[in-house]
Amino acid sequence: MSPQAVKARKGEETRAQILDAAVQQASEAGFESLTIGTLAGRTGLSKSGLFAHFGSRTELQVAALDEAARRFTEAVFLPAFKAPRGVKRLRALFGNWITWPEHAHLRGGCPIHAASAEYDDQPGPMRDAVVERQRLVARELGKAVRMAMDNGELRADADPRQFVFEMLGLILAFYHAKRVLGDEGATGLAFSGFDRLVDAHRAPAAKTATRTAAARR
Amino acid sequence: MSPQAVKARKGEETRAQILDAAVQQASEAGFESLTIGTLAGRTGLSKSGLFAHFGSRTELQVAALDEAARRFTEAVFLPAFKAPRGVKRLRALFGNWITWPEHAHLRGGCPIHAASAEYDDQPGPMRDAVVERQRLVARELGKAVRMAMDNGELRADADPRQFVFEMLGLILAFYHAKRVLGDEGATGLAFSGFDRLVDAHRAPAAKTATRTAAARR
DNA sequence: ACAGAAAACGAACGGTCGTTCTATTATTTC
DNA sequence: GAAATAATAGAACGACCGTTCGTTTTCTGT
Repeated sequence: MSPQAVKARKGEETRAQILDAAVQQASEAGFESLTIGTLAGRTGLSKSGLFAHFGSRTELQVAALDEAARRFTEAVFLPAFKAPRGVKRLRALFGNWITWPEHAHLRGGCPIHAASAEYDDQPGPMRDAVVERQRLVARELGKAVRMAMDNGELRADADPRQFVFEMLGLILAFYHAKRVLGDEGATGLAFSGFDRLVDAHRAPAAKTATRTAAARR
Repeated sequence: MSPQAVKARKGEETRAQILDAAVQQASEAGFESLTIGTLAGRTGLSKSGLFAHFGSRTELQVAALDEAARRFTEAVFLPAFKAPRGVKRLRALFGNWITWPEHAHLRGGCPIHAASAEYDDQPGPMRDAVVERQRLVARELGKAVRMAMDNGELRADADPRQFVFEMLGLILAFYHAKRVLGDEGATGLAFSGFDRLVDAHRAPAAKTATRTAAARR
């Protein structure tokens, strides 16, 4: 019937709908707020009908986190790989990162950030999944920084971990300023910080080639 | 009887004990984990006995947040006021800030940080209390930055909001690196970032009058 | 079209939740 | 030390929690 013939079984389709609602909910109120009952009501399923898709509530939470991480990669990292290696790509990552929640229509902010705060001290499958994801992200970000060093755009003796640390700090500060303090100027503050961060790690370069610095807007 | 004669009524004493347990618990598992039952068990009280100290669960949560904020001020800001105005005081604030949870024996990390993530998108008394607190802290931090500018230690044309934004970012990055990634070098990374932040905003000592930026390093 | 499989439902379970009420202790006040 | 008051306990409530189980509906492959 359908042209592509790749017809997902019905179950997978509703499972996707459930996870969509779950990610939305987790974004707004955290992964601990994911209960079988409310999620069933939100998707129009019965409690037991929804439950059957996941063996337990915890598995549902982990599945929702996986789905959120998948979307994060799709919205932040994949598009950035189209930018050329180096500072350009780092800037693309930074920009995508601070805008992806609204781009993904997640009113409640970055769900991965929420999960980090929720499970940073509670052992279990959720914490394990969160830590693994964050480690992976930090590693990938480190690679992108190293590329900029190999490029010659950043100093060869720079510390990638320091760069990653501060870049993540700017992102966290952005979320905080925007969502908690309601600061509308957060985007500008974030990019100013990023520019200064790049500048501090930039290779001397004899001020010729790429000398963009603060002039951006 | 007692020399000071300031004898607290019994109720206030147990109320303090309850809040102590509550702050501890909130540090480990968030303010949403504060339930009447578990907290009653933890303090050896009956559910109704504990409940009587607060009119509702929400009031208990708010009281716990207030207590956490009180301890934060006591551990971070008050000691820093003993340092001389300027960069020294800013550094004291920074150092106190990243160590206060363990100094206050809060294994689960900064409870205010936890509350920010929990309620950043959930309207209600808790969110209001969190936002008010964070605004206050940002304002106080801004004052400390301005003092360093008046001092001449930081450039007169520096943007205090930018400094505060990035300093908070470093603190958030520290918590994240330490608690989520388990990075033992987080303290060093944090202080390196702070040094660079101060450096970027430092007044050009002697040298020429006012050099705008970039060429340092 | 029909059989077999997959998906969803509905009712029920034991627990815990916040909250209310009444009764019983402890503590303060005179 | 007695009277007044504050502090705590105990039992019960309705609501929701995650989960199980048997049934019924819907889909899928032939």
